[in-house]
Amino acid sequence: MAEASADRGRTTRQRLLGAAAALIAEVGWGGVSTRMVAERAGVAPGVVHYHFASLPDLLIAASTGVARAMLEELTGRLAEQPDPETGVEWLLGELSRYTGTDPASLLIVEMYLAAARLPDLRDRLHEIVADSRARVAAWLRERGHYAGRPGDAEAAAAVLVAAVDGLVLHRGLDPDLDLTALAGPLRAMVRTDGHEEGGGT
Amino acid sequence: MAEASADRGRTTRQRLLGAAAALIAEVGWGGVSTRMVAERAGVAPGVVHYHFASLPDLLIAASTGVARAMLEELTGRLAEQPDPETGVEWLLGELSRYTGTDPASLLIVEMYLAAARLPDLRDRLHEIVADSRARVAAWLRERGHYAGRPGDAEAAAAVLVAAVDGLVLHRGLDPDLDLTALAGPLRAMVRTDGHEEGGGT
DNA sequence: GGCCGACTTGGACGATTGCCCAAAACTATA
DNA sequence: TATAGTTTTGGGCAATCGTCCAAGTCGGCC
Repeated sequence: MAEASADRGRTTRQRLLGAAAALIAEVGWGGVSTRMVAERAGVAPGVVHYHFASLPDLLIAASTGVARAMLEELTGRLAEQPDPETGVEWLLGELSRYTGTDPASLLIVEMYLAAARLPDLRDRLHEIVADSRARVAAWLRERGHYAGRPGDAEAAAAVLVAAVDGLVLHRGLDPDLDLTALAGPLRAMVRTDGHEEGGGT
Repeated sequence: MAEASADRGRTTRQRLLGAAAALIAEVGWGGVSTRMVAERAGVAPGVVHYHFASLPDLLIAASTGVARAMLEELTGRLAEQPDPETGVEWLLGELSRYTGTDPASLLIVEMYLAAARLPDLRDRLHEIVADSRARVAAWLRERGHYAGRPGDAEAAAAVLVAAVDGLVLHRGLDPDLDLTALAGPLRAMVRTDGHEEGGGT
């Protein structure tokens, strides 16, 4: 069989995915053209539509791949933290590496935006976000003391993940925003003593 | 003078701004074309470049106008809340009106995204966000009991505003996300008793 | 009535777009 | 070497884009 041909095709596909992810961050989701991707990947313009049905198809595959890897690494290392309060502190430090204008941040933001208009992408991104929310909630339940009110762990995880995305967003507007200075309120949020009764729904 | 002509021009300009804001939400920042705006506003295609130097110029003016009005109304009514904890609860209720896929939400998200690539827009949006952050912080200082640690009020405001944006973002992915269920953690964050010492920097 | 400035019209320009396809190139098998 | 299967090439297509501009309309002022 043409095994070597298939191999060659697979690496080309990977190069296209990599080039697409980089370009989404550089020029924006709507600014990426098939010719750009092909040139960046070092292949002929037509090759894009051989490996992918359409340009949105390529962009969705490229962005979700990167996003899933990023979020899994972040939540994985967060789950290693001994308790919620130091975990939050660690998270802010980790987040400080993203200026809001670096490729990784931009790719994520672009994806959120495009998801509003591409049902396919929306579903995939929703799955990724729900995944990390569940991981964070599980970690909070395990390392915190939410035994009595598991719903609070879910809620705290939802707010935490949303705050992370929001902070990355705001960091893009204001690179001088000092994330580590925000530890106080976040620690207060995940602290397990001093919860009032009957708070939730 | 041609006073009536100037009046006619002003209303045309307003119609263009309104049409542009609506279209940004409908088809996305990058999806808006001058011809679309002109048609929606009921004028000839060329009129856009008579009233605005370029298409980005028009989009920036349209989006910042709407965003400033929205945020000023929201923070203004938040500042009327008697204390932080009920204020947070009220805020979540208010936020529930935004599904994440409604025009207002989409416009905001589109703006954040475009801001990453348009320095002009980025500066204006930064100003708007910094404004609302300052308003929230002032309200927290006034109605909460942050007298001893004013930095915590700023930090809580920053996290709160970021969480709001993040939640709107996440709501676009998951319309079933129940915002009112998240009151617990947010109340814990803005509560003024039980702060540990030396938390911050 | 004639003049003048502000505003509006609708088409033209060159550039770029996503997608397509016939032909060429390459590799493993017969 | 011939064949079959896969991948790559590079140009072509119709459509859309932002921007511009010469001509036209409109209202108040002399």
